[in-house]
Amino acid sequence: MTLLVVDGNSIINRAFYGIRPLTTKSGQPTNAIYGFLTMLEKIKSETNPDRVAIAFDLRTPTFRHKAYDGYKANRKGMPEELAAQVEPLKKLLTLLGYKLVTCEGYEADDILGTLSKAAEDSGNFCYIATGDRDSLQLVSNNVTVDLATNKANIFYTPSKVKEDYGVAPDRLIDIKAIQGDSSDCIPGVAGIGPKGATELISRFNDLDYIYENIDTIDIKEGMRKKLIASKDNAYLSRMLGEIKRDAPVELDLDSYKVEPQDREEAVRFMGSLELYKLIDMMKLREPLGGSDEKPSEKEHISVKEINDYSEKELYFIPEFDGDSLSLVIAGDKQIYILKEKAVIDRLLSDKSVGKYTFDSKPLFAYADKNGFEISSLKTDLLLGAYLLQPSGSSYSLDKLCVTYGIEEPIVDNSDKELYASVYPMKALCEKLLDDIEEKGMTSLLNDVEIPLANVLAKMENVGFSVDRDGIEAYGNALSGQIESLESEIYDAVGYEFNINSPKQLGKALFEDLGLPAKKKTKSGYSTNADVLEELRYSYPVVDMVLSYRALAKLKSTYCDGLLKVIAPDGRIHSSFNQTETRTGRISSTEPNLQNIPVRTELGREMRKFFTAREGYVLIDTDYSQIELRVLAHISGDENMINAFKNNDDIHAITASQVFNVPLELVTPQLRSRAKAVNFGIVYGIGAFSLSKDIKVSVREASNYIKSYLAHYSGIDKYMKETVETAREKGYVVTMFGRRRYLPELTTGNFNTRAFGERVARNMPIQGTAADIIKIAMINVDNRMKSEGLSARLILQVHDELIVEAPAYEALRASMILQEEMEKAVALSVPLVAEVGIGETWYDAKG
DNA sequence: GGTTTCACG
DNA sequence: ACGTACGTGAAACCA
Repeated sequence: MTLLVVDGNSIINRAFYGIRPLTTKSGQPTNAIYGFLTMLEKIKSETNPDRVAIAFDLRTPTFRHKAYDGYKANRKGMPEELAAQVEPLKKLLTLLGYKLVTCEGYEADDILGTLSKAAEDSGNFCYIATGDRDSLQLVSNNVTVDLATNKANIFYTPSKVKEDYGVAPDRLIDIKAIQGDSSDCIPGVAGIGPKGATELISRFNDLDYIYENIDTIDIKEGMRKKLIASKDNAYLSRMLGEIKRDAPVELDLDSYKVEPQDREEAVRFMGSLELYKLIDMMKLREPLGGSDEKPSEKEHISVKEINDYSEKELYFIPEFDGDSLSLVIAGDKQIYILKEKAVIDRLLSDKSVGKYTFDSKPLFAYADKNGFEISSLKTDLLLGAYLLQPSGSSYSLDKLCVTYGIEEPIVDNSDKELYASVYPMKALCEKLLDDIEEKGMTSLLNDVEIPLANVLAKMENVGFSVDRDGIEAYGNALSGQIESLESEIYDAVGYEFNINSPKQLGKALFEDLGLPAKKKTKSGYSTNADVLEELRYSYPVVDMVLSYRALAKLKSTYCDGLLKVIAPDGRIHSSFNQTETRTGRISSTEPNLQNIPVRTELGREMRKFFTAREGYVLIDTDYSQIELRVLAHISGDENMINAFKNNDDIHAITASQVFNVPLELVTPQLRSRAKAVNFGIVYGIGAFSLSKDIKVSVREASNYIKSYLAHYSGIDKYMKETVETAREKGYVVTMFGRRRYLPELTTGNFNTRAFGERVARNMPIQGTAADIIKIAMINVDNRMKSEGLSARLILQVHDELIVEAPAYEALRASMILQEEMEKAVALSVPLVAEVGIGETWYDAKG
């Protein structure tokens, strides 16, 4: 028989500090729970125990409570975020059938000692899972400690202990008696550390022998004096360090059998903690194996292929195999598979058939490629799930079923797990749409996100034409310059190294060349542009490195990167992700076309290779100051509203007000500082960062902010109210009701909370701007179609839209684009869009 | 897989 | 006393 004893307190600590913070949307921290269970699963798979005991200290001190036990008085308590996870974890472990062991007057350590002894005494085998090296003293031929470290788990057997510590396991307490342990308040012998202690014990074996022969043993006089002086402490330390093995806990190992799990309740509870990944990992949703389990009460359904479908409501997901599409349909007591293309196309375009799906964009793309439109798409659960939880990492029907407590059936004749979660789609739609309605996001879903999915699908299909030869030639030119910079840098440093390695570069610059290092990162010197910029004029080599970096970035990310993704049609088809950002923006991947260089002339050249096809032009329209205009509107600040109404230069006006100079005396420098303040305000600003950005003292920056908020008192008021409301409700909203939850605001960590507050100030602004351009995109797309133009939207870059149009449509298309962008919504300030037309992106912009 | 850096709005 | 502006994605290095 094999017993596994888990040191609950130690493992939950490891889990807490080893896993990045996670919380539910309501702010309950869960990282330690998640980490604990994944570690437990791993340990179980490595040790294969048939009895499991999980030991906990009886009390869990937090920072707020006074430490509870004399000799551990200065041991730090648990942070609140961890303490809040202990009870939920215990409950979950109980639901999973584990026996928890605590004992008045004894610590978890002592329970490990006691149970391992019980196993040993009855001739059984015991594993101890802990992160605490103190337990190594318990190791014997029948007791192995599975030590969880930051890297791997180490199994300590007697020979492994000997190898690492040079003594047998039961001698470790004697070493500790001399060495002490400040974190446990064990004094040890003053002046002797780990090295001395280990040497003494490996030579003389134990503390008693040393003190019995203290006058005669062959050691240095200094050491003899120290030992004599601390004799009492040494014995006290041995007593404190020795783990007790006589705690009054249940010693009958049979009582540590793992009980049957209450899976349903465990899944529900884990669902409420939003630990969906764990539910899958622990296979809690799969049918139970073994004959002694009670038969599942889940519904059984089967999968059937059909050739036609006549209902008027279609709950389904699309399955793509290359270009061919089949539908997986939730039917009555059945899952249907429909593969007939003609039938599918007819159903999708039939206005009288209401369609409910999960992830509509590929469906819209399919319809676009096949020359028809999807009609009556009633909902998209993916987009709904995103609106309800924009901070989620991924979305699936499976998770939605857990969220809404919907039972998935057992699917008999299929190997696809997915089908089980398609089956309850109708119930899911009802619950999710109610939820959306209750939260005021129905219009956002139906009138913005779903129609936008169609627009994005078409943009992906059209793609952006590029000049492959141009990119290649540009890349070759860069290569030449990169090579010569490389050798100049090697000459300056004195040897060859990998300039792309921050580690090697840091060593070269700050150690071997002795340049003054400014910042540090976790792993060494920071070599980022901020740091190097300050050194570039004093040290030519730094200037070369900066140039090298700029060129290397252009070559690898943009030249090589883009060449890899040019499709056979000579165009680049980026993917636009609609459920990625926490603010409501869309993102672009494979490749990212939203970060093509523009700020430096060299980088901007890249845009000359983004072209319109033969006979076409590009129309590039971008919103002027959309975020500040949104801020003016939602804050209602009269001063800023008037500035925009007068069509003033907002940064100059701001400069004049903040720096208290007449408008005509605002210098370019003052204007640029005011611009930075305007940006900073939108981001949630801090004096320190502003001062760094515009290179003034922190005091000065702080004065600018004060003056700004005094002149734009409406903004000041709005910012304060937004944070306050966010704290009360737990989320912030955009003008159109899009939400972002902010569990950060309720945490005890200062930095985390400060971050939450900045986000609370920023998200309604960034998010409203995102909503606005989404509306504009839908309207532009509709207008192009209704007016019979061939012009097509091909790209969105947050405040900028790009249309490819036949040259003869250029004027009309650009009018439509500008008009739809400017009138997408009516604010208390005008929205202004600026238009450019050209044959390349470079020419069309500005 | 995490870290660092840097491209964009 | 603390660390320092919001939102993204890709490439390269390194353990």
